[in-house]
Order: sequence, then C-alpha cells, then structure tokens
Amino acid sequence: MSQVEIRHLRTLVALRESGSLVEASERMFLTQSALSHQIKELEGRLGCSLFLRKTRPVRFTSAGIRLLELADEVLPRLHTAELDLQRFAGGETGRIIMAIECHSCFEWLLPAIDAYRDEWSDVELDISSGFHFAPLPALARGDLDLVITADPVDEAGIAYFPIFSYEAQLAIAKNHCLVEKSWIDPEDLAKEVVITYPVDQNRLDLFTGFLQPAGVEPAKVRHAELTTMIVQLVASGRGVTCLPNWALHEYLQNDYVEVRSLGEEGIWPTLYAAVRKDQAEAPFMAAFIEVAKKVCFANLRGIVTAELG
Amino acid sequence: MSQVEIRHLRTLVALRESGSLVEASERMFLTQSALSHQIKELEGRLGCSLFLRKTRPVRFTSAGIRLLELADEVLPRLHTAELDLQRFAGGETGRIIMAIECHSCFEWLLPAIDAYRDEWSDVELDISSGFHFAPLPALARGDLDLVITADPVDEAGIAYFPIFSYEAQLAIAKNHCLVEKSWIDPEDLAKEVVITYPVDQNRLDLFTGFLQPAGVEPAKVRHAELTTMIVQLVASGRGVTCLPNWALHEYLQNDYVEVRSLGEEGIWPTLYAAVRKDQAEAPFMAAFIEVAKKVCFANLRGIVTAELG
DNA sequence: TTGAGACATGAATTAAATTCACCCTTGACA
DNA sequence: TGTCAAGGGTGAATTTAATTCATGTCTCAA
Repeated sequence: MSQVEIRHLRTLVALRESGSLVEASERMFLTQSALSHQIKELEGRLGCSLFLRKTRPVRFTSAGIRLLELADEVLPRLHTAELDLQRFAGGETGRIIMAIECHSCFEWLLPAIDAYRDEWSDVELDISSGFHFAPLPALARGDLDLVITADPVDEAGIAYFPIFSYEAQLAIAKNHCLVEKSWIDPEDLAKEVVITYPVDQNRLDLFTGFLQPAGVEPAKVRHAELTTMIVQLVASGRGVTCLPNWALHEYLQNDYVEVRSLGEEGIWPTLYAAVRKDQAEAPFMAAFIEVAKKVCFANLRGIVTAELG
Repeated sequence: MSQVEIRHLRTLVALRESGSLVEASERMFLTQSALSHQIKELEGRLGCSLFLRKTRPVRFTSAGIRLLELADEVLPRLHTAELDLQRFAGGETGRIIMAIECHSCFEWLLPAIDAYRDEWSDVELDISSGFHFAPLPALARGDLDLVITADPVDEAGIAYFPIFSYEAQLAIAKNHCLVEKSWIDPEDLAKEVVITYPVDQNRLDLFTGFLQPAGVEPAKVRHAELTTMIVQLVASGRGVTCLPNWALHEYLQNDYVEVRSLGEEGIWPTLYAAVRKDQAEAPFMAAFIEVAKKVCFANLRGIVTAELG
C-alpha cells in the first residue's frame, strides 16, 4: 500500500547532497548499514533501483530522480507545516470563534478585534451567529472558542475572565412620570411597555436581575433590532428600555432620554470572556482577553464606572 | 526531528472522510486502538491536539486543519509519484542516453529517435557527446544507457543486439587509377591520402578491418567533419575515403564518385545496440531497439544488402 | 439502570528499523 | 603485488516502534 515514506525522501536528499551512503548516514544520524538496508528495502518494494552506488558521487536512476523531485515538492511543505504546528503548540496562534450573549457588545467587541488583529494577524477570528441559544455547550464542544457572557455558570473545562462591569440602566422619556423617582422599583414597571432586543428574556438583565426576582411582569414587551430604534421609541414615550450605561451615554448627552438606576444600588452586570481551560493560558488567547479589557477601558473611559483586573 | 509521517496524514484524511475513529480505522485496515495510539502519540510529539473526539463527526482543531491542508498537498503528489515509479519498475518508461561510435550513424539514428518518440513520448532521450573515448565503461556505469557500436566486446552486464549490417566501401574519384580494379587490396592504399572523420583510427573500419590486419599504412590521413566535405575532397581527387554504402548511396546516384569493395568479399560490419542487461528486457528499451531496426530497414531499403533478424 | 457505541489505555505481541560484526570491492600507494 | 583505507553489502541480533488484545471509561438514549 504505502510504499514511500518521508524518511526515504530525506535519505535520498541527504544522498544527493553528500554523494555517498557513508556521509548521508552521518547526516541522518544513522549507520551506513541502516541506510543500506533502508534503501534496499525500498528498492525491493518499488521494484526498481534508485541509484548506482559504484560511482562517486552516486548516480541516480530515472526512478531516483523522480523520487528526488517528489522530495523537493514534499519536504519543504512538510517543514513549513511543522513550523506552523509548533506555533499552534506554543499557543502563538490559533482560532478564536466568538459568540456574544450581550446584544450591544458589538460596540466594543469590534474595535477590540481590530486592535487585536494588528498584533496577532494570523489568528483566525470570527464572530459566530449560530450559537445564541446555547453558547456554552458549543464552547465546551469546540464549535466556539470564546463566549462573552454576563453570567458565569460553573462548568468543568470552562474558565471565565472578567472584562468589565457596567450599570444596566432604565431609559425613559423625558416627560415620563418615572422621572420623578431617583431610582426605579420593580413594581414601577408593572404598567409599562418594555422595549428590548428581540431575544429571550432570560438573556436580559432587566428581567433576570430585576423583574423576575420581584415577580413583576411588565404590561407589554415590544422588540426592536437596533439600539437607535429602541431609544427613539423610548424618547417618543412608547415605552421604557434597559440598556448598558455605555450604550445610553450618547443619547443622554444629546438629551434624548432620561435614565434611572434599577433599585437603589443599581444593577451592575459584569461581562466575562468564557474560554476553554486548555486554551485559557495560550498566549494568543490571553492576549485577546487583555486587548478586550484595554479597549473597553479606553473606549468607555468615564462612562463605565468600574474597570476590572 | 521528523514528527509527521505519511501514515499520520492518511489517518487524518480517513478521519475527515469518515468522521469517527472506528470507521477511519476500518478504512485503514487497522484497529480502532491502533489509530487511537497513533494519534495520541502524534499529538504528544506535536504538543497540541488535532481534533475533538466528543462530537460526531469529529471536529478538527486549527492544528488538525493545518495538517489536513498538508495532507491535501502531499498525498496526491505522493500518489502520482508512485504511479510514475510503477511505470519505471514495469519498464514502461525510462531514460535512454545514447552514444554512437559510428560517425555517420546520425543519418538513421535521428529518424529512429523521431519514430520512437511518437510511441514512447515520456522516455527521456538524448544523444551524449561526452563519452566517445570509452562508451562501454560509461554504459556499464550508468552514464549511458545505449551505445551503437560495431564491435561487441564481451563484457559482463552488457547485452548486444544487432541492428543491421552494411558494407564499408572505398570511395574514389571517377578518374582515379583504382577504378580499374574490381576490388581493392590493402596495398593499393599505401600510396593514397585517406580522408576520414576526425576520430581515432581504431574506430574506423578501414583501419581496424582492412589496413591494420595487412600491416599497411596510407601515405597520409586527412580529416573532415562532414560527410559531404569528405566526398567532395574525394571527388576532386584529393584522396580516398571509406564510408558505409548507405552513406555513399546518394553521391553514387549523382555520379560524383566511384566505389569499390575492400577485398574480394568486402567488409561488412554489423552495428549493434549495446545496453545494460538489466534494462535489455524492459519494454521501453526493447521497443527502441525494434524501432531502430525497422527504421534502418525502411530508410536503407535497397541500399544495405543485409537486414538482420 | 442498562446497554450500545465511541474512544482511551496498559500490557502483550508483532513487525519493523537499526545496529553489530563481518564480508567484499576498489583504488591508491608503497 | 601486497596492503590499507574507504565505500558499500549482508545476516543475525537487538532495539524500537506499531499494532493488537483485553479492558475501562464516558455518553447518550431507551
């Protein structure tokens, strides 16, 4: 079946370069006898001789020349592949396919990716849209390599790294009656229309961290895709919404809406990067997490109230 | 040193195509255990894992994908090389580097080569100009693959195949005194200028087969490169020459010169193809000898007096 | 909870590559 | 002509590696 092997190609190349079995064997750190046997065996399997030994330097037959040709094609490729693999092994490169749970995270993730790519140009980067429903199993499985999530679930083989914290605030119209309050109670929203991204409520801080614990349901939930749309609806009094403070910052500065904390303390989710533990230490992955933190801190300076790590 | 081997590449490809170790092992005619060990060992040497086994089908890591890329580059090349080698082994192709002792043989050798090339297009053909001095050792050594020679020397490992016989005739000017004779005796040439190709006398039929046995030396020997030149010199009475009857045929028809046999019987050299015994049976080589014979017979029909089996 | 399927693992086995010790051949040189 | 060194070949012994066998573990699904 498999006749020729890498080792044979290396032997032939060494033979071409040295001109004799003895010298070739020294280059290959083998005895001359080993090469003699090796080549004899190969020639036997192939059914033709590869070179004539009675001359110095040895003279290759057509078959030998054909094999050298093959070696010249194959060995360099093998070599570069092995160099690449060394870099994979050293964690100097790899693949980061991400998923985000937090819908407005693109705002800081895309700049982070850009910054990272400058330094780690050959890491394969992608944001997956396919695993919104269950990103962590996909991460464990290897479909994903990094998940941005607000609630770390303790799972074997997954490590979490905090990126930053932000306040999830309620945005309301400037003429809304709730502007009177200095912070919002869950019950305040029982009669309100809540506008959210079109995602499951279990992935929204407002519900998981505020309304559900208090057993309150809003009068109605409306959906909009884009942050701008949501804020516009809020500004025109069609409902209220809950967004990260940094996502609202721009609209607040332009005086479109009012914002209030949820509860006296406010709700302060932390975003984590979840990665597989075996990759957590790899330089290319650690670097990504570092860059993400730095970019967040730089982009959101003065907006987010807390920086981590 | 040498990490990755062909067998690993094959395994990975089988794994990609089948999706599981079990099925891949069947394709490779190995046990599942063997593949498990094999891959574990490779992963250990490389220092990184190549695929995730907990999914069906298996999912390759970046490193695994890189190796599959290598496999896709290498395995097809390996395969075509092995096919080529099979043809070498089967004698379906090879290399024929020839040397000719007989200076005027180009006349029929070149057409023979052309005819041969039609059928055996990928046999490497060349006429070497480097081994005139000692073609047979070069043949034995492997520098040459075929030698056209008029005197077979019994040497181990060399086989001779007769191509054809011709008469070596003396050409003389139409007004030369020797036209009186119906054939030439060696002594007739003792006073003559002999014109030959610029090669050693031991490679000329006239000397080895006629003059030397009789202990006769011509008055003078002149040289000319081209057959035409030689014949012109002869026609203008500057000397005599000895050429194969088929080389003289054209000039004879145009009535430029007269020809006479050397001795009553004439000298009838036979041209042989000498090849190494190990190649003598190879179809590509046997075919060349066949073609050479046929072409000679066709081209020299009615000129040479003898065709050989 | 059990059973089936897929992969992992340690020990035994088998197969292969390599070495060792020796031989032969060749060419240089005394 | 004999000897020596260098290159290569070969059978048997040895070492190394690949493969199998017999189990074990894990996961998924009934």
